[in-house]
Amino acid sequence: MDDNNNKPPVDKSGPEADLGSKEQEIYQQRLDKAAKWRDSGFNPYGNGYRPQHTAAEIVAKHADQSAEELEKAATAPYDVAGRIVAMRSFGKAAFIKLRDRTGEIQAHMKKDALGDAAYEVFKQCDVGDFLAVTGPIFRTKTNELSLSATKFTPLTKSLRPMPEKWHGLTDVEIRYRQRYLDLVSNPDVKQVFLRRNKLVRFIRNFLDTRDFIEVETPMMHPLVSGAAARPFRTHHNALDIDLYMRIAPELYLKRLVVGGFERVYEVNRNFRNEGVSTRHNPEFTMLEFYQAYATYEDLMDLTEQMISEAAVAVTGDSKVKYGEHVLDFGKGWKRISMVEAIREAVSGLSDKDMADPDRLRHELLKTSHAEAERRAVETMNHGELVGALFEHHVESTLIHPTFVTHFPTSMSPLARRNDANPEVTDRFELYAAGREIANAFSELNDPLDQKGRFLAQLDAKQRGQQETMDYDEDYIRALEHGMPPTAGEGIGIDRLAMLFTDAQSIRDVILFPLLKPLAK
RNA sequence: GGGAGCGUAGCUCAAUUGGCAGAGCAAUGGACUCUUAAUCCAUAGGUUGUGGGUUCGAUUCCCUCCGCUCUCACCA
Repeated sequence: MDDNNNKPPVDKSGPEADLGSKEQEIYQQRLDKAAKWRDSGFNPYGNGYRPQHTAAEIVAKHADQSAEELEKAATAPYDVAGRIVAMRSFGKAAFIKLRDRTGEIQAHMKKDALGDAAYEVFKQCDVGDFLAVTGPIFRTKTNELSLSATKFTPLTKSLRPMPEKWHGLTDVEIRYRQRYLDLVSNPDVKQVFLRRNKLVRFIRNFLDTRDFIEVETPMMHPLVSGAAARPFRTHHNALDIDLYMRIAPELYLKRLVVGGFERVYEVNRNFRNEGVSTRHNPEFTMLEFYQAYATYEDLMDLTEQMISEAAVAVTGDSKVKYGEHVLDFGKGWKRISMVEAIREAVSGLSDKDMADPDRLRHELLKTSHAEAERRAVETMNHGELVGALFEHHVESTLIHPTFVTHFPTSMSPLARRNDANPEVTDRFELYAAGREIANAFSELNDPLDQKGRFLAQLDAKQRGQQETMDYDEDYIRALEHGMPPTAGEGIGIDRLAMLFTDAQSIRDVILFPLLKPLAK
Protein backbone atom coordinates (compact mmCIF):
# COMPACT_ATOMS: atom_id res chain seq x y z
CA MET A 1 0.00 0.00 0.00
CA ASP A 2 1.32 3.44 -0.88
CA ASP A 3 1.87 5.67 2.10
CA ASN A 4 0.67 8.73 0.21
CA ASN A 5 -2.83 7.26 0.05
CA ASN A 6 -4.23 8.93 3.15
CA LYS A 7 -8.00 9.16 3.03
CA PRO A 8 -10.03 10.83 5.76
CA PRO A 9 -11.77 8.27 7.97
CA VAL A 10 -15.37 7.58 6.98
CA ASP A 11 -18.04 8.68 9.41
CA LYS A 12 -19.99 5.50 10.09
CA SER A 13 -22.64 7.04 12.29
CA GLY A 14 -25.06 8.33 9.67
CA PRO A 15 -25.82 9.23 6.08
CA GLU A 16 -22.90 9.95 3.80
CA ALA A 17 -21.93 13.54 3.16
CA ASP A 18 -22.50 13.38 -0.60
CA LEU A 19 -26.24 12.80 -0.22
CA GLY A 20 -28.80 15.46 -1.02
CA SER A 21 -31.37 16.23 1.64
CA LYS A 22 -34.03 14.00 0.10
CA GLU A 23 -31.53 11.19 -0.30
CA GLN A 24 -30.44 11.55 3.33
CA GLU A 25 -34.04 11.15 4.41
CA ILE A 26 -34.35 7.93 2.40
CA TYR A 27 -30.99 6.73 3.70
CA GLN A 28 -32.14 7.19 7.30
CA GLN A 29 -35.50 5.53 6.62
CA ARG A 30 -33.76 2.51 5.17
CA LEU A 31 -31.33 2.30 8.08
CA ASP A 32 -34.42 2.14 10.28
CA LYS A 33 -35.91 -0.62 8.12
CA ALA A 34 -32.63 -2.54 8.31
CA ALA A 35 -32.83 -2.27 12.10
CA LYS A 36 -36.31 -3.80 11.95
CA TRP A 37 -34.93 -6.70 9.88
CA ARG A 38 -32.37 -7.19 12.61
CA ASP A 39 -35.03 -7.13 15.34
CA SER A 40 -36.82 -9.91 13.45
CA GLY A 41 -33.68 -12.04 13.25
CA PHE A 42 -32.46 -11.15 9.76
CA ASN A 43 -28.99 -9.67 9.40
CA PRO A 44 -29.26 -6.98 6.68
CA TYR A 45 -25.70 -7.88 5.67
CA GLY A 46 -25.78 -11.55 6.48
CA ASN A 47 -23.97 -14.21 4.55
CA GLY A 48 -24.25 -17.88 3.70
CA TYR A 49 -27.62 -18.08 1.96
CA ARG A 50 -27.35 -20.41 -1.03
CA PRO A 51 -30.29 -20.23 -3.44
CA GLN A 52 -31.06 -23.57 -5.08
CA HIS A 53 -32.48 -22.25 -8.38
CA THR A 54 -32.12 -19.45 -10.90
CA ALA A 55 -34.75 -17.31 -12.58
CA ALA A 56 -33.87 -18.56 -16.05
CA GLU A 57 -34.04 -22.26 -15.19
CA ILE A 58 -37.46 -21.87 -13.59
CA VAL A 59 -38.81 -19.94 -16.57
CA ALA A 60 -37.29 -22.41 -19.03
CA LYS A 61 -38.75 -25.38 -17.20
CA HIS A 62 -42.32 -24.09 -17.17
CA ALA A 63 -42.49 -21.85 -20.22
CA ASP A 64 -44.80 -24.26 -22.04
CA GLN A 65 -47.18 -25.05 -19.20
CA SER A 66 -50.59 -23.43 -18.81
CA ALA A 67 -52.05 -22.13 -15.58
CA GLU A 68 -54.19 -25.26 -15.23
CA GLU A 69 -51.30 -27.62 -15.88
CA LEU A 70 -49.18 -25.83 -13.28
CA GLU A 71 -51.98 -25.94 -10.74
CA LYS A 72 -52.46 -29.66 -11.26
CA ALA A 73 -48.71 -30.35 -11.18
CA ALA A 74 -48.30 -28.41 -7.87
CA THR A 75 -44.53 -28.05 -8.27
CA ALA A 76 -42.11 -28.49 -5.42
CA PRO A 77 -41.03 -25.12 -4.01
CA TYR A 78 -38.32 -23.21 -5.84
CA ASP A 79 -35.73 -21.12 -4.08
CA VAL A 80 -34.26 -18.04 -5.81
CA ALA A 81 -32.35 -14.98 -4.66
CA GLY A 82 -31.86 -11.64 -6.33
CA ARG A 83 -32.28 -7.91 -6.29
CA ILE A 84 -35.81 -6.51 -6.06
CA VAL A 85 -36.14 -4.46 -9.26
CA ALA A 86 -39.87 -3.74 -9.12
CA MET A 87 -42.58 -3.79 -6.47
CA ARG A 88 -46.34 -3.33 -6.71
CA SER A 89 -48.05 -3.45 -3.37
CA PHE A 90 -51.73 -3.85 -2.44
CA GLY A 91 -51.69 -3.59 1.31
CA LYS A 92 -52.07 -7.30 2.15
CA ALA A 93 -50.31 -8.64 -0.95
CA ALA A 94 -47.65 -7.53 -3.40
CA PHE A 95 -45.88 -8.51 -6.58
CA ILE A 96 -42.14 -8.14 -6.69
CA LYS A 97 -39.70 -8.80 -9.49
CA LEU A 98 -36.43 -10.47 -8.53
CA ARG A 99 -33.39 -10.25 -10.81
CA ASP A 100 -30.49 -12.68 -10.62
CA ARG A 101 -27.58 -13.26 -12.98
CA THR A 102 -29.77 -15.27 -15.35
CA GLY A 103 -32.84 -13.06 -15.64
CA GLU A 104 -35.94 -12.01 -13.76
CA ILE A 105 -38.83 -13.77 -12.09
CA GLN A 106 -41.91 -12.41 -10.40
CA ALA A 107 -42.95 -13.43 -6.91
CA HIS A 108 -46.38 -13.03 -5.31
CA MET A 109 -46.05 -12.09 -1.65
CA LYS A 110 -49.33 -12.72 0.17
CA LYS A 111 -49.99 -11.96 3.81
CA ASP A 112 -52.15 -15.06 4.31
CA ALA A 113 -49.48 -17.35 2.84
CA LEU A 114 -46.57 -15.75 4.70
CA GLY A 115 -48.14 -14.94 8.05
CA ASP A 116 -48.66 -11.57 9.76
CA ALA A 117 -45.22 -11.33 11.36
CA ALA A 118 -43.35 -12.23 8.19
CA TYR A 119 -45.43 -9.82 6.13
CA GLU A 120 -44.44 -7.02 8.51
CA VAL A 121 -40.80 -7.85 7.76
CA PHE A 122 -41.56 -7.85 4.02
CA LYS A 123 -43.01 -4.37 4.35
CA GLN A 124 -39.55 -3.20 5.38
CA CYS A 125 -38.21 -4.22 1.95
CA ASP A 126 -37.50 -1.69 -0.81
CA VAL A 127 -36.72 -1.80 -4.48
CA GLY A 128 -32.96 -2.36 -4.57
CA ASP A 129 -32.80 -4.82 -1.66
CA PHE A 130 -31.63 -8.41 -2.09
CA LEU A 131 -34.09 -11.07 -1.11
CA ALA A 132 -34.45 -14.85 -1.31
CA VAL A 133 -37.92 -16.23 -2.01
CA THR A 134 -39.20 -19.80 -1.69
CA GLY A 135 -42.43 -21.14 -3.14
CA PRO A 136 -44.12 -23.13 -5.91
CA ILE A 137 -44.63 -21.73 -9.40
CA PHE A 138 -47.98 -20.63 -10.83
CA ARG A 139 -49.38 -18.40 -13.54
CA THR A 140 -51.13 -15.13 -12.71
CA LYS A 141 -54.38 -14.06 -14.34
CA THR A 142 -52.29 -12.17 -16.87
CA ASN A 143 -50.38 -15.40 -17.52
CA GLU A 144 -47.05 -14.44 -15.99
CA LEU A 145 -44.99 -17.18 -14.36
CA SER A 146 -44.61 -16.27 -10.69
CA LEU A 147 -43.46 -17.81 -7.47
CA SER A 148 -46.15 -18.04 -4.83
CA ALA A 149 -44.03 -17.13 -1.83
CA THR A 150 -44.36 -19.35 1.20
CA LYS A 151 -41.15 -18.09 2.76
CA PHE A 152 -38.61 -15.35 2.14
CA THR A 153 -35.27 -14.26 3.58
CA PRO A 154 -34.04 -10.65 3.54
CA LEU A 155 -30.39 -10.74 2.45
CA THR A 156 -29.03 -7.24 1.86
CA LYS A 157 -30.45 -3.78 2.56
CA SER A 158 -29.98 -1.07 -0.06
CA LEU A 159 -29.67 2.38 1.48
CA ARG A 160 -29.81 4.58 -1.60
CA PRO A 161 -32.73 4.97 -4.01
CA MET A 162 -32.56 3.29 -7.42
CA PRO A 163 -32.77 5.45 -10.57
CA GLU A 164 -36.22 6.07 -12.00
CA LYS A 165 -37.88 2.90 -13.24
CA TRP A 166 -39.32 4.09 -16.55
CA HIS A 167 -36.64 6.29 -18.11
CA GLY A 168 -33.79 4.58 -16.30
CA LEU A 169 -30.47 6.31 -15.92
CA THR A 170 -29.59 8.42 -18.97
CA ASP A 171 -27.07 10.90 -17.60
CA VAL A 172 -23.93 9.64 -19.35
CA GLU A 173 -21.64 11.03 -16.71
CA ILE A 174 -23.33 9.05 -13.92
CA ARG A 175 -23.57 6.04 -16.22
CA TYR A 176 -19.78 5.96 -16.65
CA ARG A 177 -18.82 7.07 -13.14
CA GLN A 178 -21.24 4.70 -11.40
CA ARG A 179 -21.36 1.86 -13.88
CA TYR A 180 -22.98 -0.41 -11.27
CA LEU A 181 -26.07 1.81 -11.41
CA ASP A 182 -26.00 1.83 -15.20
CA LEU A 183 -25.90 -1.96 -15.22
CA VAL A 184 -28.76 -2.28 -12.76
CA SER A 185 -30.84 0.37 -14.46
CA ASN A 186 -30.22 -0.31 -18.17
CA PRO A 187 -30.42 -4.01 -19.10
CA ASP A 188 -29.06 -3.28 -22.61
CA VAL A 189 -25.75 -2.23 -21.09
CA LYS A 190 -25.29 -5.65 -19.56
CA GLN A 191 -25.93 -7.17 -22.99
CA VAL A 192 -23.13 -5.05 -24.48
CA PHE A 193 -20.62 -6.42 -22.03
CA LEU A 194 -21.89 -9.96 -22.41
CA ARG A 195 -21.30 -9.58 -26.15
CA ARG A 196 -17.84 -8.25 -25.52
CA ASN A 197 -17.14 -11.27 -23.35
CA LYS A 198 -18.46 -13.55 -26.09
CA LEU A 199 -16.14 -11.88 -28.61
CA VAL A 200 -13.04 -12.34 -26.47
CA ARG A 201 -13.93 -15.93 -25.68
CA PHE A 202 -14.50 -16.64 -29.38
CA ILE A 203 -11.10 -15.19 -30.28
CA ARG A 204 -9.30 -17.14 -27.56
CA ASN A 205 -10.97 -20.34 -28.67
CA PHE A 206 -10.24 -19.61 -32.34
CA LEU A 207 -6.53 -19.17 -31.64
CA ASP A 208 -6.31 -21.99 -29.08
CA THR A 209 -7.67 -24.47 -31.60
CA ARG A 210 -4.98 -23.36 -34.06
CA ASP A 211 -2.13 -24.19 -31.69
CA PHE A 212 -1.57 -20.67 -30.41
CA ILE A 213 -0.38 -20.34 -26.80
CA GLU A 214 -1.69 -17.48 -24.66
CA VAL A 215 1.01 -15.66 -22.71
CA GLU A 216 1.35 -12.60 -20.50
CA THR A 217 4.28 -10.27 -21.06
CA PRO A 218 5.35 -7.21 -19.03
CA MET A 219 3.14 -4.16 -18.85
CA MET A 220 5.89 -2.11 -17.25
CA HIS A 221 8.70 -1.51 -19.74
CA PRO A 222 12.11 0.06 -19.33
CA LEU A 223 11.96 1.22 -22.97
CA VAL A 224 9.29 2.62 -25.27
CA SER A 225 8.74 -0.02 -27.91
CA GLY A 226 6.38 -1.71 -30.30
CA ALA A 227 4.38 1.27 -31.54
CA ALA A 228 4.50 4.98 -32.28
CA ALA A 229 2.83 6.51 -29.23
CA ARG A 230 3.51 8.63 -26.17
CA PRO A 231 3.81 6.52 -23.03
CA PHE A 232 2.78 6.91 -19.39
CA ARG A 233 5.69 7.04 -17.00
CA THR A 234 5.79 5.37 -13.63
CA HIS A 235 8.39 4.69 -10.97
CA HIS A 236 9.49 1.67 -8.99
CA ASN A 237 10.47 2.79 -5.51
CA ALA A 238 12.61 -0.09 -4.25
CA LEU A 239 14.64 -0.33 -7.45
CA ASP A 240 14.50 3.44 -7.93
CA ILE A 241 13.95 3.15 -11.67
CA ASP A 242 11.57 4.88 -14.04
CA LEU A 243 9.42 2.62 -16.16
CA TYR A 244 6.93 3.09 -18.96
CA MET A 245 3.47 1.53 -19.06
CA ARG A 246 3.54 -0.51 -22.20
CA ILE A 247 2.25 0.93 -25.45
CA ALA A 248 2.45 -2.49 -27.16
CA PRO A 249 3.61 -6.02 -26.26
CA GLU A 250 5.12 -6.59 -29.71
CA LEU A 251 8.82 -6.94 -29.01
CA TYR A 252 8.29 -9.25 -26.04
CA LEU A 253 6.02 -11.54 -28.05
CA LYS A 254 8.60 -11.75 -30.84
CA ARG A 255 11.28 -12.61 -28.29
CA LEU A 256 9.05 -15.58 -27.46
CA VAL A 257 8.99 -16.59 -31.13
CA VAL A 258 12.81 -16.50 -31.03
CA GLY A 259 12.60 -18.75 -27.97
CA GLY A 260 10.49 -21.34 -29.76
CA PHE A 261 6.89 -20.34 -29.09
CA GLU A 262 6.01 -20.46 -32.76
CA ARG A 263 2.44 -19.35 -32.20
CA VAL A 264 1.71 -16.96 -29.32
CA TYR A 265 -0.92 -14.45 -28.46
CA GLU A 266 -1.77 -12.01 -25.71
CA VAL A 267 -5.02 -10.20 -24.96
CA ASN A 268 -4.30 -7.37 -22.60
CA ARG A 269 -4.17 -3.68 -21.94
CA ASN A 270 -2.01 -1.11 -23.68
CA PHE A 271 -1.59 2.40 -22.30
CA ARG A 272 -1.09 5.48 -24.44
CA ASN A 273 -0.70 8.95 -23.06
CA GLU A 274 -2.66 10.74 -25.72
CA GLY A 275 -5.97 12.42 -26.39
CA VAL A 276 -9.26 10.96 -25.25
CA SER A 277 -12.12 10.69 -27.72
CA THR A 278 -15.05 8.52 -28.75
CA ARG A 279 -12.49 6.18 -30.30
CA HIS A 280 -9.62 6.48 -27.78
CA ASN A 281 -9.36 5.51 -24.15
CA PRO A 282 -5.95 5.91 -22.49
CA GLU A 283 -5.97 2.22 -21.61
CA PHE A 284 -7.39 -0.12 -24.21
CA THR A 285 -7.39 -3.81 -24.94
CA MET A 286 -5.29 -5.22 -27.72
CA LEU A 287 -5.00 -8.72 -29.11
CA GLU A 288 -1.56 -9.39 -30.56
CA PHE A 289 -0.61 -12.71 -32.10
CA TYR A 290 2.45 -14.03 -33.90
CA GLN A 291 2.73 -17.03 -36.16
CA ALA A 292 6.05 -18.41 -37.40
CA TYR A 293 6.26 -19.61 -40.99
CA ALA A 294 3.39 -17.34 -42.02
CA THR A 295 3.27 -14.17 -44.11
CA TYR A 296 1.06 -11.09 -43.90
CA GLU A 297 -0.98 -12.67 -46.70
CA ASP A 298 -1.64 -15.73 -44.55
CA LEU A 299 -2.78 -13.41 -41.79
CA MET A 300 -5.24 -11.69 -44.12
CA ASP A 301 -6.87 -15.07 -44.69
CA LEU A 302 -6.78 -15.86 -40.98
CA THR A 303 -8.17 -12.45 -40.01
CA GLU A 304 -10.98 -12.66 -42.51
CA GLN A 305 -11.95 -16.05 -41.19
CA MET A 306 -11.65 -15.09 -37.54
CA ILE A 307 -13.60 -11.84 -37.71
CA SER A 308 -16.31 -13.05 -40.08
CA GLU A 309 -16.92 -16.06 -37.84
CA ALA A 310 -16.77 -13.83 -34.76
CA ALA A 311 -19.45 -11.58 -36.26
CA VAL A 312 -21.79 -14.54 -36.61
CA ALA A 313 -20.91 -15.96 -33.19
CA VAL A 314 -21.41 -12.63 -31.43
CA THR A 315 -24.21 -10.90 -33.36
CA GLY A 316 -25.85 -13.89 -35.04
CA ASP A 317 -25.25 -12.62 -38.58
CA SER A 318 -22.37 -11.73 -40.89
CA LYS A 319 -24.24 -8.52 -41.76
CA VAL A 320 -23.94 -6.20 -38.79
CA LYS A 321 -25.84 -2.96 -38.31
CA TYR A 322 -23.54 -0.18 -37.27
CA GLY A 323 -25.02 3.32 -37.05
CA GLU A 324 -26.15 4.33 -40.54
CA HIS A 325 -24.47 1.37 -42.18
CA VAL A 326 -24.84 -2.37 -42.44
CA LEU A 327 -21.32 -3.80 -42.41
CA ASP A 328 -20.89 -6.99 -44.41
CA PHE A 329 -18.42 -9.28 -42.68
CA GLY A 330 -19.16 -12.10 -45.11
CA LYS A 331 -16.01 -13.40 -46.77
CA GLY A 332 -14.38 -11.90 -49.86
CA TRP A 333 -13.06 -8.69 -48.30
CA LYS A 334 -11.51 -6.13 -50.60
CA ARG A 335 -7.69 -6.02 -50.67
CA ILE A 336 -5.99 -2.94 -52.06
CA SER A 337 -2.56 -1.36 -51.74
CA MET A 338 -2.27 1.99 -50.04
CA VAL A 339 -1.06 3.68 -53.22
CA GLU A 340 -3.90 2.22 -55.29
CA ALA A 341 -6.41 3.27 -52.65
CA ILE A 342 -5.14 6.84 -52.80
CA ARG A 343 -5.23 6.88 -56.58
CA GLU A 344 -8.82 5.64 -56.48
CA ALA A 345 -9.81 8.42 -54.13
CA VAL A 346 -7.78 11.29 -55.59
CA SER A 347 -8.12 11.63 -59.34
CA GLY A 348 -5.25 12.84 -61.48
CA LEU A 349 -2.39 11.20 -59.61
CA SER A 350 -0.16 9.21 -61.95
CA ASP A 351 2.37 6.56 -60.95
CA LYS A 352 5.02 9.20 -61.35
CA ASP A 353 3.11 11.63 -59.13
CA MET A 354 2.87 9.03 -56.37
CA ALA A 355 6.66 8.77 -56.36
CA ASP A 356 7.17 12.53 -56.25
CA PRO A 357 7.22 14.02 -52.73
CA ASP A 358 6.68 17.57 -53.95
CA ARG A 359 3.62 16.59 -55.96
CA LEU A 360 2.18 14.76 -52.92
CA ARG A 361 3.00 17.66 -50.62
CA HIS A 362 1.16 19.98 -53.00
CA GLU A 363 -1.85 17.65 -52.99
CA LEU A 364 -1.88 17.42 -49.23
CA LEU A 365 -1.66 21.18 -48.71
CA LYS A 366 -4.92 21.55 -50.67
CA THR A 367 -6.80 20.07 -47.72
CA SER A 368 -4.52 21.09 -44.85
CA HIS A 369 -5.57 24.51 -43.63
CA ALA A 370 -4.43 24.68 -40.02
CA GLU A 371 -1.06 26.39 -39.69
CA ALA A 372 0.48 23.65 -37.53
CA GLU A 373 -0.69 21.02 -39.97
CA ARG A 374 0.80 22.86 -42.94
CA ARG A 375 4.14 23.14 -41.18
CA ALA A 376 4.07 19.41 -40.41
CA VAL A 377 3.43 18.63 -44.07
CA GLU A 378 6.54 20.60 -45.07
CA THR A 379 8.88 18.32 -43.12
CA MET A 380 7.28 14.99 -44.02
CA ASN A 381 9.27 12.43 -45.95
CA HIS A 382 7.80 10.52 -48.87
CA GLY A 383 6.35 7.69 -46.79
CA GLU A 384 4.77 10.04 -44.29
CA LEU A 385 3.19 12.01 -47.14
CA VAL A 386 1.65 8.84 -48.56
CA GLY A 387 0.35 7.91 -45.12
CA ALA A 388 -1.11 11.38 -44.57
CA LEU A 389 -2.84 11.37 -47.97
CA PHE A 390 -4.35 8.00 -47.13
CA GLU A 391 -5.69 9.26 -43.83
CA HIS A 392 -7.10 12.39 -45.44
CA HIS A 393 -8.80 10.90 -48.45
CA VAL A 394 -9.32 7.18 -47.94
CA GLU A 395 -9.60 6.02 -44.33
CA SER A 396 -13.08 7.37 -43.55
CA THR A 397 -14.49 5.97 -46.81
CA LEU A 398 -13.68 2.34 -45.99
CA ILE A 399 -17.02 1.18 -44.57
CA HIS A 400 -17.04 -2.55 -45.30
CA PRO A 401 -14.08 -4.59 -44.08
CA THR A 402 -11.11 -3.73 -46.31
CA PHE A 403 -7.46 -4.75 -46.19
CA VAL A 404 -5.08 -1.94 -47.13
CA THR A 405 -1.62 -3.30 -47.94
CA HIS A 406 1.96 -2.14 -48.57
CA PHE A 407 2.50 0.68 -46.14
CA PRO A 408 5.57 2.89 -46.67
CA THR A 409 8.67 1.53 -44.96
CA SER A 410 9.34 4.76 -43.07
CA MET A 411 6.04 4.43 -41.18
CA SER A 412 6.58 0.72 -40.44
CA PRO A 413 9.80 0.38 -38.44
CA LEU A 414 9.18 -3.23 -37.40
CA ALA A 415 7.84 -4.60 -40.68
CA ARG A 416 9.63 -6.58 -43.36
CA ARG A 417 10.40 -4.80 -46.64
CA ASN A 418 8.61 -5.98 -49.75
CA ASP A 419 10.97 -8.03 -51.91
CA ALA A 420 9.93 -6.28 -55.13
CA ASN A 421 9.81 -2.75 -53.70
CA PRO A 422 11.84 -2.09 -50.54
CA GLU A 423 10.17 1.33 -50.14
CA VAL A 424 7.04 -0.44 -48.92
CA THR A 425 6.51 -3.21 -46.39
CA ASP A 426 4.66 -6.53 -46.36
CA ARG A 427 2.00 -5.03 -44.16
CA PHE A 428 -1.75 -4.53 -44.06
CA GLU A 429 -4.25 -2.74 -41.95
CA LEU A 430 -7.89 -3.77 -41.72
CA TYR A 431 -10.45 -0.97 -41.90
CA ALA A 432 -14.19 -1.08 -41.21
CA ALA A 433 -16.68 1.69 -40.52
CA GLY A 434 -13.96 4.14 -41.54
CA ARG A 435 -11.57 3.10 -38.78
CA GLU A 436 -8.54 0.99 -38.29
CA ILE A 437 -9.42 -2.34 -36.69
CA ALA A 438 -6.25 -4.39 -37.17
CA ASN A 439 -2.62 -3.93 -38.16
CA ALA A 440 -0.37 -6.75 -39.31
CA PHE A 441 2.82 -7.47 -41.16
CA SER A 442 5.44 -9.97 -42.01
CA GLU A 443 7.94 -9.34 -39.26
CA LEU A 444 11.31 -7.85 -39.91
CA ASN A 445 13.73 -10.54 -38.75
CA ASP A 446 16.90 -9.15 -40.29
CA PRO A 447 18.80 -7.75 -37.28
CA LEU A 448 20.92 -5.39 -39.38
CA ASP A 449 17.89 -3.87 -41.13
CA GLN A 450 16.15 -3.61 -37.74
CA LYS A 451 19.17 -1.77 -36.32
CA GLY A 452 18.95 0.74 -39.14
CA ARG A 453 15.22 1.25 -38.56
CA PHE A 454 15.75 1.89 -34.84
CA LEU A 455 18.44 4.40 -35.71
CA ALA A 456 16.00 6.11 -38.07
CA GLN A 457 13.58 6.34 -35.13
CA LEU A 458 16.24 8.05 -33.03
CA ASP A 459 16.78 10.38 -35.94
CA ALA A 460 13.07 11.20 -36.11
CA LYS A 461 13.13 11.95 -32.39
CA GLN A 462 16.00 14.36 -33.00
CA ARG A 463 13.85 16.05 -35.65
CA GLY A 464 11.25 16.67 -32.95
CA GLN A 465 8.83 13.81 -33.57
CA GLN A 466 7.31 12.86 -30.21
CA GLU A 467 6.00 9.38 -30.95
CA THR A 468 9.10 7.33 -31.66
CA MET A 469 10.49 4.00 -30.50
CA ASP A 470 13.59 3.59 -28.38
CA TYR A 471 16.58 1.58 -29.56
CA ASP A 472 16.06 -1.82 -28.00
CA GLU A 473 19.47 -3.47 -27.80
CA ASP A 474 18.24 -6.73 -26.35
CA TYR A 475 15.64 -7.09 -29.07
CA ILE A 476 18.36 -6.73 -31.69
CA ARG A 477 20.37 -9.37 -29.83
CA ALA A 478 17.35 -11.67 -29.91
CA LEU A 479 17.04 -11.20 -33.68
CA GLU A 480 20.76 -11.88 -34.03
CA HIS A 481 20.11 -15.26 -32.47
CA GLY A 482 17.56 -15.83 -35.23
CA MET A 483 13.80 -15.38 -35.43
CA PRO A 484 12.09 -17.69 -37.90
CA PRO A 485 10.12 -16.02 -40.68
CA THR A 486 7.03 -14.78 -38.87
CA ALA A 487 3.94 -12.68 -39.34
CA GLY A 488 2.21 -10.81 -36.52
CA GLU A 489 -0.94 -8.84 -35.97
CA GLY A 490 -2.66 -6.55 -33.50
CA ILE A 491 -6.44 -6.18 -33.26
CA GLY A 492 -8.13 -3.46 -31.22
CA ILE A 493 -10.63 -5.40 -29.15
CA ASP A 494 -12.53 -2.34 -27.97
CA ARG A 495 -13.08 -1.14 -31.52
CA LEU A 496 -14.17 -4.55 -32.71
CA ALA A 497 -16.54 -4.71 -29.74
CA MET A 498 -17.93 -1.32 -30.79
CA LEU A 499 -18.74 -2.65 -34.26
CA PHE A 500 -20.46 -5.73 -32.86
CA THR A 501 -22.54 -3.78 -30.31
CA ASP A 502 -23.44 -0.76 -32.46
CA ALA A 503 -21.62 1.50 -29.98
CA GLN A 504 -20.71 4.99 -31.17
CA SER A 505 -18.32 5.65 -28.27
CA ILE A 506 -15.49 3.46 -27.01
CA ARG A 507 -16.67 4.34 -23.48
CA ASP A 508 -19.77 2.27 -24.11
CA VAL A 509 -17.71 -0.92 -24.45
CA ILE A 510 -15.29 -0.18 -21.57
CA LEU A 511 -16.78 -0.84 -18.14
CA PHE A 512 -14.91 1.93 -16.39
CA PRO A 513 -13.62 4.47 -18.93
CA LEU A 514 -11.21 7.09 -17.69
CA LEU A 515 -12.94 10.26 -16.45
CA LYS A 516 -11.56 13.21 -14.57
CA PRO A 517 -12.07 12.79 -10.84
CA LEU A 518 -14.69 15.10 -9.38
CA ALA A 519 -13.39 17.86 -7.15
CA LYS A 520 -14.42 17.44 -3.50
C1' G B 1 -4.76 21.97 -25.92
C1' G B 2 -8.68 24.75 -29.65
C1' G B 3 -14.03 25.26 -30.92
C1' A B 4 -19.43 24.35 -29.95
C1' G B 5 -23.14 22.72 -26.48
C1' C B 6 -24.94 21.14 -21.72
C1' G B 7 -25.37 21.16 -15.93
C1' U B 8 -32.71 22.71 -12.18
C1' A B 9 -35.47 17.56 -6.37
C1' G B 10 -32.63 10.75 -5.61
C1' C B 11 -34.07 9.84 -11.20
C1' U B 12 -36.48 11.81 -15.99
C1' C B 13 -37.70 16.61 -17.39
C1' A B 14 -40.58 21.80 -17.34
C1' A B 15 -40.27 27.08 -15.99
C1' U B 16 -43.08 32.69 -21.70
C1' U B 17 -39.52 39.07 -22.33
C1' G B 18 -35.36 38.96 -16.29
C1' G B 19 -40.88 38.69 -12.14
C1' C B 20 -43.56 33.70 -6.18
C1' A B 21 -38.72 27.30 -8.90
C1' G B 22 -42.99 23.05 -11.04
C1' A B 23 -44.56 17.89 -12.85
C1' G B 24 -44.06 12.50 -13.25
C1' C B 25 -41.47 8.49 -11.03
C1' A B 26 -39.04 7.27 -6.35
C1' A B 27 -40.07 8.42 -0.79
C1' U B 28 -43.51 8.94 3.65
C1' G B 29 -48.82 8.31 5.76
C1' G B 30 -53.70 6.24 4.39
C1' A B 31 -57.21 2.79 1.09
C1' C B 32 -56.60 -1.66 -1.78
C1' U B 33 -55.04 -9.81 -1.80
C1' C B 34 -53.64 -10.87 -9.69
C1' U B 35 -50.07 -6.22 -10.56
C1' U B 36 -46.95 -5.25 -15.35
C1' A B 37 -44.71 2.47 -15.55
C1' A B 38 -50.75 -0.73 -10.77
C1' U B 39 -54.62 2.88 -9.11
C1' C B 40 -56.78 6.64 -5.64
C1' C B 41 -56.17 10.46 -1.46
C1' A B 42 -52.65 13.24 1.37
C1' U B 43 -47.61 14.83 2.87
C1' A B 44 -42.70 16.00 2.41
C1' G B 45 -38.54 16.89 -0.70
C1' G B 46 -34.39 22.70 -3.91
C1' U B 47 -27.53 26.64 -1.93
C1' U B 48 -31.07 25.93 -9.97
C1' G B 49 -22.71 22.68 -10.77
C1' U B 50 -19.04 26.72 -8.17
C1' G B 51 -17.62 31.74 -7.20
C1' G B 52 -18.37 36.66 -8.71
C1' G B 53 -20.93 40.73 -11.63
C1' U B 54 -25.24 43.60 -13.86
C1' U B 55 -30.30 44.55 -11.87
C1' C B 56 -35.45 46.81 -7.51
C1' G B 57 -35.40 41.54 -8.81
C1' A B 58 -31.23 36.27 -12.07
C1' U B 59 -32.74 29.16 -13.32
C1' U B 60 -32.87 33.14 -17.25
C1' C B 61 -28.01 38.22 -19.04
C1' C B 62 -22.22 38.71 -18.41
C1' C B 63 -17.43 36.74 -16.40
C1' U B 64 -14.32 32.85 -13.52
C1' C B 65 -13.73 27.95 -12.22
C1' C B 66 -15.42 22.50 -12.07
C1' G B 67 -17.51 18.39 -14.74
C1' C B 68 -19.73 16.02 -18.98
C1' U B 69 -20.99 15.59 -24.37
C1' C B 70 -19.73 16.45 -29.45
C1' U B 71 -15.82 18.08 -32.54
C1' C B 72 -10.66 19.42 -34.25
C1' A B 73 -5.56 18.36 -33.24
C1' C B 74 -2.37 13.91 -31.36
C1' C B 75 -3.26 8.62 -31.96
C1' A B 76 -5.25 2.86 -32.37
